[in-house]
Amino acid sequence: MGRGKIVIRRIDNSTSRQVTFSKRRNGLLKKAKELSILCDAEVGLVVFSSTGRLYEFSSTNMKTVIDRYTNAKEELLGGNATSEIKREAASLRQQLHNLQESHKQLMGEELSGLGVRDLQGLENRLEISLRNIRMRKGSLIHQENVELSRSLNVMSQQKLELYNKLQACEQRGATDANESSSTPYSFRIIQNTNIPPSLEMSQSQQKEGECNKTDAPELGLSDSIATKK
Amino acid sequence: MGRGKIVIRRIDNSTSRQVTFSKRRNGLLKKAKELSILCDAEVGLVVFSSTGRLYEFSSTNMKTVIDRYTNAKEELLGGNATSEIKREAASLRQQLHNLQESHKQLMGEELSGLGVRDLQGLENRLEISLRNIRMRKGSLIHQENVELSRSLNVMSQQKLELYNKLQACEQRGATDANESSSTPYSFRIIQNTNIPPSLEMSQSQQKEGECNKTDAPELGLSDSIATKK
DNA sequence: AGCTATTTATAAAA
DNA sequence: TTTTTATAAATAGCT
Repeated sequence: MGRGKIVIRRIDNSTSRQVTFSKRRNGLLKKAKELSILCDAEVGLVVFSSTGRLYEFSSTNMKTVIDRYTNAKEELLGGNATSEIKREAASLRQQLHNLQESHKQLMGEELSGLGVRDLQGLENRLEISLRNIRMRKGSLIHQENVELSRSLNVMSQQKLELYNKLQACEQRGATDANESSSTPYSFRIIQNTNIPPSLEMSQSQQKEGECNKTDAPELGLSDSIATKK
Repeated sequence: MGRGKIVIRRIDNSTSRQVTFSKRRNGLLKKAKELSILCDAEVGLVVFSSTGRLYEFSSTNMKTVIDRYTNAKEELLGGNATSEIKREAASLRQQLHNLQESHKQLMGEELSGLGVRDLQGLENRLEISLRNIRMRKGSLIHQENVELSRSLNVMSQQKLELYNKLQACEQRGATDANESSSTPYSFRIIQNTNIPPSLEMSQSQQKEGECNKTDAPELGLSDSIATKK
């Protein structure tokens, strides 16, 4: 229907393809609309141009049309993407439910419905679990103790050095200073602490400081003792 | 394009509406196809007749077209039914994952990453759980014992009656029967069984039978002893 | 379903 | 793009 007859094949000339697309697209949309009105039909039309632009017509609502289409189809073709994910969701719900049930039993709730054998099994599993947890806790606490002991050890060293320097300092300026030597701090506490023998003394190399220049020990827990200075 | 001009409104005459639908539907499908070929466009067309019949054309694959359409749309319109259920699935997956983690911890696995306090909490919860389970198990076992004792008690009564009847029977027909009285069955066993004092003796009323008519006791466990008769 | 007079759609050109 | 215009296609009203 034009100045000349054409064959239906891809139009090579990009410009005339574009023009034809514009004209025929409008025609198609118009005819889709006319069909839906004249014949009381539900029509959905989607067109993507070669450049990716979207044009659409739907007599009612595109979502409605698509839903009706997929419903009509999945009776014939079975699962599409939506029903696939619905199945997955159902499966997940089921798994979650089962796990929740099991979880409640492990927590000692909802025990009705279990026989003596089930309960015994549950008890055994919990006992094993408790053993593991206590073992883990024990090793954690031990490790913590090791760290603490190490810290104390380092501190003890630092204090000893400070004490020695202080004495040296006092002897040098002999006459005026004679009160600070009277308090040996909490030196005894550190001596009494039982330090595990397996400690490697990874001592941070400490630079020699002057007697009046006192670096704060860099360990976190040392605050409560060190800041008394 | 016909013998006369028409206005675009629903055709009242059902027959001509049907005819027009048939003609225009074919025209629309043809034009959709032509557009897709001529202009290298992706086209999806869905038509439901007023009677519910489905006609469709898609240049590639309807699912592809619909997916492309929904993708292009959900950037503008946000959630549709599919993305809704996808969100739900994601949430379910998350819940399931969390519960699995918690479950593993309750089972005493995967304890790394937990501090001493966490472990202590876990231990406490498991101890409570174990207490509940043991309580439940204990009451179940006790209940079972009560049932068993009751059964034994009933049986003991039945045997006593049978024994008495047997003796009466033997005394009546005194001369010829003198062997069956020599074996008092396992009477002693029942006498030794310690029966809980809290038992209500809900005795099933037993009709008097003849000495040669021996009803099988109706309790399940009595088979092994009673059938020895 | 066909037929065909007419209306529409649109190819080519501007 | 849109308009123009000649012409191909589609189709309304009949059979």
